[in-house]
Amino acid sequence: MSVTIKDVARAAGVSVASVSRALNGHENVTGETRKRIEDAASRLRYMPNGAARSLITQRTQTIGAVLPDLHGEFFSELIRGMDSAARARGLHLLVSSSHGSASEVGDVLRTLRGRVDGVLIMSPHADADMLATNLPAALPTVLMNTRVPGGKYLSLSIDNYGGAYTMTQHLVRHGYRRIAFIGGPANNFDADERLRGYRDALAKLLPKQHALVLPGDFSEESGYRTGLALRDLTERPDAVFAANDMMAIGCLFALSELGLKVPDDIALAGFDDIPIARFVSPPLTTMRVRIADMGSQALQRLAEAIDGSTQPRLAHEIGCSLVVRQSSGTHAEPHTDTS
Amino acid sequence: MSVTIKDVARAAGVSVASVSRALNGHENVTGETRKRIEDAASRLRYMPNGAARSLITQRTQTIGAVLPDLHGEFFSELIRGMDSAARARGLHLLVSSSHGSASEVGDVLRTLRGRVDGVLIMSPHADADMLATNLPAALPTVLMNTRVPGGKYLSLSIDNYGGAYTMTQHLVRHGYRRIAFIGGPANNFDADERLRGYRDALAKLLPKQHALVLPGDFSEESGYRTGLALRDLTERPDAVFAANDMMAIGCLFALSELGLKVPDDIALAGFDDIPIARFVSPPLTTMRVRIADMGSQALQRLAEAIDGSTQPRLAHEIGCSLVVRQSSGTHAEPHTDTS
DNA sequence: CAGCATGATGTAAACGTTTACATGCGGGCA
DNA sequence: TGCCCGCATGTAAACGTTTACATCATGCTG
Repeated sequence: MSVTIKDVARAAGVSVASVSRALNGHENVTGETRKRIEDAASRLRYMPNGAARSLITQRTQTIGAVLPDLHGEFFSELIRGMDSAARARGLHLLVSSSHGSASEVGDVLRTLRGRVDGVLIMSPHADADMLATNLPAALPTVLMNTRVPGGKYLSLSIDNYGGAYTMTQHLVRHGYRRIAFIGGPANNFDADERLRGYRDALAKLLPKQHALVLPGDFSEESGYRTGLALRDLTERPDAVFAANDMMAIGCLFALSELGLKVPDDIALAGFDDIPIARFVSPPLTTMRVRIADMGSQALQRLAEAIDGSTQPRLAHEIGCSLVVRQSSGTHAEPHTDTS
Repeated sequence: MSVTIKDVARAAGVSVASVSRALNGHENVTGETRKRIEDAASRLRYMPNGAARSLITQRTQTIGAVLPDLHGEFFSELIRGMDSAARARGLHLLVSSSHGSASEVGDVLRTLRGRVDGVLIMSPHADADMLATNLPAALPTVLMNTRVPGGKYLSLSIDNYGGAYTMTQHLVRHGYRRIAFIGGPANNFDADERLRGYRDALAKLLPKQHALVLPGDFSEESGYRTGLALRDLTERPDAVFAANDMMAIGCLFALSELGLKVPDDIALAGFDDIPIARFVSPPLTTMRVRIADMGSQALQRLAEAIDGSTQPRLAHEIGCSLVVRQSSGTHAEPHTDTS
């Protein structure tokens, strides 16, 4: 077994209590003793056992992150944001991803009991019931991009609504009138909010035009199919706003197969600003979402909730910024931040 | 405080020992008692406290993953692979990323003491000294894409050498003769191995040609600069093999600015098969690396080392597959796997 | 019917910390 | 000089488990 606090105490010729006090920076220990203890500790390469400490302090210094089946940049950025905020506070990050159903999330939540001081949850499948039954009563929780009615939990979301509103407004301002929207999967929080932003902007800015919502599921494939289907519409839209970049890119390929020029024949916009967006041709106009910010802010709010230091606002949103590229045919203008 | 084993014992009218035995599936408990205990446990929503259990069993059921500052798909896939393998074995994953120096890695390694049963380390900065001083003596460890001489640690790498060899071979077979290589950052394991593969293949297959290694650091920007610099070469290469896709893409943009057609004037190949690779024009020929595989295999080997079940081979490599697209001007052929 | 083996259950120690409380020492004040 | 106060240090309990060992009942054997 490795070196424990007792070994250090013996080496320094003091009691374990003094070692604990000295190493945790308590005041009531003389400089001389403290030094002897610190010397002994570093000589023996002593590191306190986390489990033992957690057991008595009821703190694990660990945050659990329960995430859905995420890919690419989104996932990376999210973890990067959470990790940097965690490290800044001396917290560890326990990651559990790829959850496809509410019951899987529930399982994980239960196994987290006693291992974490709080959890960050992102899940399209989360619902109030599942959380109530599987979340240890007093465990601080922050929901990310996850809608659970009842206002019981702290939450943090991308400003999907504002972003979609801004994008629609941008297209309207540049003269587009028949703006179609390619939606996301059913019951998806992001997708629903983006659709709502599109609808509201349209209703407000072009009350005469009715919304044109085309089917999609966030996949490139679905964007492609929908793009091809544009051929058969009697009145073709002059702009297409896809609920995410992958669909916009799929749509772009479809349009080029149909011989339609973007943006001359039809403008195109996406949402997310994935790295590929600037590499397609023409480069894609889109909304940039600061995912790492969401991760780090979520962690920060969770940490505050754990400390009980401040009573943070229940819900908060992370702004997006409009990134204008050539696919929308609108001349360059500075990025616009929402929220 | 939440419900403990004592509460369950009281509710079921038995001792804590019986509860522990029943819930851990030991044999010596009658069906009747077991049932009573299980009922009480689920009625009270009892979940054992991980810290307490770890303290006594000396097992945390947790794996630490110490990673460098990673981005995009690579990072996502790696974690995905580790996470799925971990979950399959009932293990948790403690992630700590974005380490920029050996001392940072050392710090993290020390704070992991008593929190994990083993660690997965990927770090360009890792060296034998740092590991020796910061790694608790008997902590099972698997190194990923990290070269530490001495053969003390289990390790797992992408077959960078084989992949680069294969790619070079592919270009040679299709008639290219002056094949330049854009290198990666200094002291980078992946970059060095890829360079070595390129050199060896060239020496073997085209002994008359000498290698032409151009500077790069894995960034798109550096690929772009190097691409522009091709203009000034007296004898222009007929193919460029970049040590990663981002540089290949940067180079592609530079070439198009120079008015050079890919692949007609000059062929281009990359390494990694990042998602963008198929979206640039022309789509990029590259080596696909199965990163998720590396993550899950690393975790699996670590788990075996922890169990002591098998004595796994010290080093192992994950193969790559050649993905031929239009940028190399070579007609389509089936994917070729290395290793 | 007595004694013993077997197997279920209980008791208590142990894991490595932190911390409330006890102890004892030195110095300041009367 | 004697007392008390404050402060450094030590002692031991507590955290929630697992598990070696003790105990006890039961049924079988001789």
